[in-house]
Amino acid sequence: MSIPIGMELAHTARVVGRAFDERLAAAGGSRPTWLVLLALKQGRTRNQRELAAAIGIRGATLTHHLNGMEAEGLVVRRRDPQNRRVHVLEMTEAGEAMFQRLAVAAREHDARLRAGFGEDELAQLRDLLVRLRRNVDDDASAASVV
Amino acid sequence: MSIPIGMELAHTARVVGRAFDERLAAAGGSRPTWLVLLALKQGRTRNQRELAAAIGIRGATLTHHLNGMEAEGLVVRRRDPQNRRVHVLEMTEAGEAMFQRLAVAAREHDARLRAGFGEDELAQLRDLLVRLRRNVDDDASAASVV
DNA sequence: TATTGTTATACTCTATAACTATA
DNA sequence: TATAGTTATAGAGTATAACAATA
Repeated sequence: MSIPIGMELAHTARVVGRAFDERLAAAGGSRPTWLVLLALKQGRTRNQRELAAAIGIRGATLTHHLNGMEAEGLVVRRRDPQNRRVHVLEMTEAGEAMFQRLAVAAREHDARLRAGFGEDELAQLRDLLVRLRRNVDDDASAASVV
Repeated sequence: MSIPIGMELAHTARVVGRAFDERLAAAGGSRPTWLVLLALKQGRTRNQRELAAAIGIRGATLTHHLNGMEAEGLVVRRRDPQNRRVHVLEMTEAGEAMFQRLAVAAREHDARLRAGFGEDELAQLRDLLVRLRRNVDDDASAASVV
């Protein structure tokens, strides 16, 4: 019997994810920082609740990360005058700069990852991964930055 | 531009990994516990240093997990009379029972994951994952339980 | 001196529960 | 009452550095 596909997947994601984390760290960031900035840049979420869902974490966890990011000067939180319960998130100039650095790191990481892969193989890999996801999560179609 | 393959991989591994963790937790275990028991069962590592490397964690991290597993009565540590620096790990009966429960959970998880996949597709997926790994880690051929 | 493993400590990510403020 | 977000707290997994025991 060969290694279960779940272990193969987990092992690959671990190795690849660590390499990515190292790149992000070298650029001064981290995975959560990158995901938050990317989601903000895409502008498809209108409050923290939606943002947390897009990243796949809880609201309180997002608050935790935003505290750090605000302390670093990457984002600012303002109250929405229309609904003062809502925090409108804005990227600062430093946040923009960080986003650009992390985007470079992400592109380089992905280029390294794709080495030797044809477009057809990438498309097939994507398809297989989506199907794995659907097999364990019927809500896999939910909005997500990833 | 489509979603980077690295993010696609990370997202899939996260969703699939959480589903697996839930199964292991329902069976009374966890990912580290499962990986340690599996590695012991395979018997391809002869000391903790090799065991930690096979699982992909540091020695001190393994010690941390073994402390918990020994407290749970799943394993015992004995000194090797041949080389008293080495701890020989043995699975207890409770450890064997836990291994069997987790193995069932792992098999069920994998069956769910493979639904709708042909053998050819699984083989191709494995091949693509191995290639991704090799692209970021030239030492990917190192001994590993995963 | 080198190796095996442990201890002490801390960091990151995540979570739940209780809370504040707004609606 | 319901919603948006925060605070307080905790737990899991991981790591590094310093250490003890042994070779």
